[in-house]
Amino acid sequence: MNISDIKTEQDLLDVLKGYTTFERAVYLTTFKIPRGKVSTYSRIAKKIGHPKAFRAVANTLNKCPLWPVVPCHRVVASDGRFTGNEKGASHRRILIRDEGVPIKGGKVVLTEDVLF
DNA sequence: CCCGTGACCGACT
DNA sequence: CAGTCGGCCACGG
Repeated sequence: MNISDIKTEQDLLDVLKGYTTFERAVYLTTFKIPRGKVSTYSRIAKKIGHPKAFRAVANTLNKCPLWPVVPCHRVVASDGRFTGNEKGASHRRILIRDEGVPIKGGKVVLTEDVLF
């Protein structure tokens, strides 16, 4: 199955076979983030039942082998910053802005209505 | 099994 | 407000 054919969560799970349960949980949760919204490494960690594994979540999203099926660009730091190297960060910032998420001072304005 | 590696986080100075 | 610092943890070598 091609990555571009992934439509449902089940499709994603099939493609994710062979991955770690932790990685599957991270990608599956990220997959659910709707356009126009964002989440943070910390929030994802809580959602998958590993509230203190936010750092490991970042490592996993950094790989992001299934982009753009899995919208890894919608996950930012807890203060709204786009982390990582300048190139990737600025790229994600463009995408997020195009999706209609408010950005101020180069950071996402993290309000309840924009957080997933 | 130990160790280095981060797209981290929150507290503290 | 800008740095620093200690704690955190899955993963691969």
